[in-house]
Amino acid sequence: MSLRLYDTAARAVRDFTPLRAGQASMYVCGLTPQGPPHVGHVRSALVFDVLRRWLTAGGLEVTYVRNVTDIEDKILTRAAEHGVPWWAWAYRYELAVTHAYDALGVLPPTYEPRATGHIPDMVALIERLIERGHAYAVGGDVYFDVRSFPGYGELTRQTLRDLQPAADTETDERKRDPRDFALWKAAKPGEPETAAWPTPWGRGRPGWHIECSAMAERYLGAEFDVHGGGLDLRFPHHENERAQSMAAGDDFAQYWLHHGWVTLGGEKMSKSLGNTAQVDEVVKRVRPVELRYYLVAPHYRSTIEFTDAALAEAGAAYRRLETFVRRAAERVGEDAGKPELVPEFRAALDDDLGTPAAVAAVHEAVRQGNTALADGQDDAVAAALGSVRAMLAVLGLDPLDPHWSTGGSDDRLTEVTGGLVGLALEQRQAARARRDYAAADAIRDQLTALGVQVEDTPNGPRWELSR
RNA sequence: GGUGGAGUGGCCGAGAGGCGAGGCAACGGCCUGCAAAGCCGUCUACACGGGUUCAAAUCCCGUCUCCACCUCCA
Repeated sequence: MSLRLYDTAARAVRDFTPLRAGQASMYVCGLTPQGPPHVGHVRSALVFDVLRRWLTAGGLEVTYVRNVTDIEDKILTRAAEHGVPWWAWAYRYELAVTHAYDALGVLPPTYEPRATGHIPDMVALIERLIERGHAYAVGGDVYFDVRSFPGYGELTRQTLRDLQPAADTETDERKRDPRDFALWKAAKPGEPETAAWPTPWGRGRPGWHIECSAMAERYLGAEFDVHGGGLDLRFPHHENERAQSMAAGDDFAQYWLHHGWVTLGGEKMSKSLGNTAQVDEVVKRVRPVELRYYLVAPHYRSTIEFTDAALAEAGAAYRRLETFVRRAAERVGEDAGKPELVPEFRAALDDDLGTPAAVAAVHEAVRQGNTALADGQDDAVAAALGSVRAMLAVLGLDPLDPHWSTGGSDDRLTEVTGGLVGLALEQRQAARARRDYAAADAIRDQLTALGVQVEDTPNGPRWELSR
């Protein structure tokens, strides 16, 4: 496989060569669960889900770690506002996020560690940084000394001189340099007892970036292949993570991947702007698989403007693929054909995960399949079906994947319904046979009104529930 | 102030010196009793002004507009 990925640190597309042959390791910054997830949040998970699937399809054994930062200022603030324990607040939304991911077919990572479960790892890492002269404790806080690490700013091409000072604490006068950031924050009066842990510097809680450095090292080691997240995480989060880990002696990430925004009204979707589209709301209007297509089809580094029209178009485009798969499967069987990825599809994904061209390749295969279907060439239908399903599976969009089945329906009820529709269609065929088209159309109209879509194919009528 | 990204046909959305991505919509045709689905075709675009080149959406210079990060952020 000749995968190439755009590396933020190099500002260029680079050949992807894993550190360990046959394996790949990924660390992705997951969410800080402080509210219900919106469409932008799930794009992140989706982007890396596709990368993970593609690495796996390429024969690599992927270890994929995506964290949950379940202790953080905003969680404490919002939980307090609502009179709920912070840990209950974080967990509530962690569950909501997991539910949203699952609805969109995001495969679970290899492991999903929580920050609160890794306090000793963070403390150990901070001690290492102090020993090496890259961090200092002041009155219960511990800061990273940015001037002690020459590589600071390399990831995002920032020069210390031009940076505005970090404002992660109000105690700037304690810092050696205003750009120094907190590794550990001393417990303050009024903060919940449950939000503080004992350390050599006193009770307190972690700064924002240390958890990722600690958890990445614990599960992936001192060096790993890919580190991913949203564009906004480049600075300060990833810059700081990198500084901490490298100053502590780790090689850390080999490739830094950052994905673009979902915008609404031209601006980044965000809670503070109030321009969010919550996943649970959107999924009431379109099927989750259609939302997935919408988010996966554009290139991961592009901005996507979220509009109802664009979402509807994505749904229509997906239904074209889906219709072929269903019709072909009815004709030649679900598992007919070989799961072959067409070369254009491979080349597209190898080129920095070029899903747009990959999706175009799927559409082309569907076009050929539809022609075969119309011509009654079952071998060609089977070949197209196998290929299309395999490609869609890489994108997590195979319509026949059990994940997307509506579920919860009564099998017996389904059976009876199928029989009844079949009965109606027999009546219609009989009417058509005697050229009584008024009667035939009346039956079709009644079925349509009930939500049953009827279409005549060279192999007789077929039906499905309208969407 | 520093750093980075974007402006593409009716719409979404790729591409990044020369062979018209793909989809949606519309229109025409084929198929159909009529539809539906499908197939074929039509609609030749790259913010603006200069420049380089045989050739520029793609490279260079300038201008405008928008977005993002430097504060929590996917």
